[in-house]
Amino acid sequence: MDPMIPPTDHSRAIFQCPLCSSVPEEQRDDFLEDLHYSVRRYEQGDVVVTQGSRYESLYILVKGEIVTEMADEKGDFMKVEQLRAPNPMATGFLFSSDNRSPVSAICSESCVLVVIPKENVYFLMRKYEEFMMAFLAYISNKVSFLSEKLRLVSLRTIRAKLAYYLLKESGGECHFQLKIPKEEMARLFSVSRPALVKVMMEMADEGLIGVDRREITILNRKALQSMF
Amino acid sequence: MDPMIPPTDHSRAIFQCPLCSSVPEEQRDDFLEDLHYSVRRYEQGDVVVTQGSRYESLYILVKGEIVTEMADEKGDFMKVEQLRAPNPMATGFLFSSDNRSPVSAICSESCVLVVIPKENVYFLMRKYEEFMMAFLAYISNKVSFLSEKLRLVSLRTIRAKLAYYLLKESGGECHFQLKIPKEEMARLFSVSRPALVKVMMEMADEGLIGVDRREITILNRKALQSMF
DNA sequence: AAAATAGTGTAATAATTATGACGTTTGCAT
DNA sequence: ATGCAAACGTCATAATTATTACACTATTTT
Repeated sequence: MDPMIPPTDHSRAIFQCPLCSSVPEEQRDDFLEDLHYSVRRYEQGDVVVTQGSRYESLYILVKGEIVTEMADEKGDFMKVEQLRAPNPMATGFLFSSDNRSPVSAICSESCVLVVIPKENVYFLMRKYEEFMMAFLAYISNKVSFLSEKLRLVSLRTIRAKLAYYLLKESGGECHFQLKIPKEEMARLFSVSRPALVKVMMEMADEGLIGVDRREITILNRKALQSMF
Repeated sequence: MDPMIPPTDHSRAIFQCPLCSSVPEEQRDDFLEDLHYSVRRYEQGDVVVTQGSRYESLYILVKGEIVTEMADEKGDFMKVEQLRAPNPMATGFLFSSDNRSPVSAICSESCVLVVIPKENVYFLMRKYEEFMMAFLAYISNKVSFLSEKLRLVSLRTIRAKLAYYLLKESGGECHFQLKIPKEEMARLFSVSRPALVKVMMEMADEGLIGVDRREITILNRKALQSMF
């Protein structure tokens, strides 16, 4: 449908993604010469990666949006994650020992992906230090993020989760705004919204926090800290 | 106390750790020459890394055992992880944007650590491809592990967690052994042991599974699959 | 201005889970 | 064989949370 797009269009586009944006301007021409890649186009609903298949390449989403879903075998899907261009896909799994994808990736609109073979990624990392460092930082950040979230979800009671979350969101301030609605908070905690609100109001009654919709005031930091 | 230990003793020891074991025999001498490191000894109870401080080096535990703990500010500690030699420490955080340690690391016996500055790690990774690949695999595996665990913990009911876990552990077989005691399973799920056992026995009563201590038989795979 | 909508707080009831205790079995060390 | 410790299965009770409603506000749409 678009037979004559010059390749540079999309190869240049990869420098907008967090992984490659680190490559200095003056090295980018060399980088592109060393880069082995193919460009793939998908339409809405197309499946980019199937659950259980192996990743042998780095996928960089340069245009469009992709959602990753986990199928339970009775035909229902659970949405896992949403990904907008420009961003790399599933970097966490490319290099893991069992590099089968635990999710399916499906385009929610028309997408363009740049696909780079694993071997070429190794090569690029060794030659371009900034690329390697960005890659490491990217994966490491994912580890941090997951660890954080895991700690939150692992806390046993809603009280503990809430105390932990509020202290974290407060950033040391005693007054701040919640960034997400209660509904979403409840999902983040893996609990029901009414239960979450109830606990929140209990804590307000006890004088630990002040609550007015999204406005939160930390009234007793120590007590919150002793809660998890 | 041990003033004359030849340096090779501990630098050689690092090749036992999963990160460095990948370096081929014939490159190890070169590798050691390129390696900049210091050796640190700690006694039981010594704090190797303090919560909140920054990681600027790779720590490889070559002897002893370390536990990582999270302090809540009322003085209680929560054990996060246990680490035995030979193993690298907290590789996930070394390269992350905010590389402050979320935990404290404390020796539970006398320990020896090899400490390698971040810059030197970058250098080694670029020069020794196998080292880089091992490092990437190591972090990636951590991502996989955390993702898995997060999915497990995020399931709302014990039934769902148990169904998910059993199907995963079964590896497709209909008869298998649990690798860990129920106590540990309960901790993994973030639930109490009696509650876990109760649900397990309910599922047995319903004819979904067979349970005899650690011996598990999957009797109705479909029903389990429809549970999460 | 009226109506839809998203976000919020509340309550009663049912279901799930934690707690703390108890007796039993198993494997291991003596 | 004996004793011990770990792991197991069970139970009653208390606490926590889910579910399913309903009412209220602010914002946006019509």
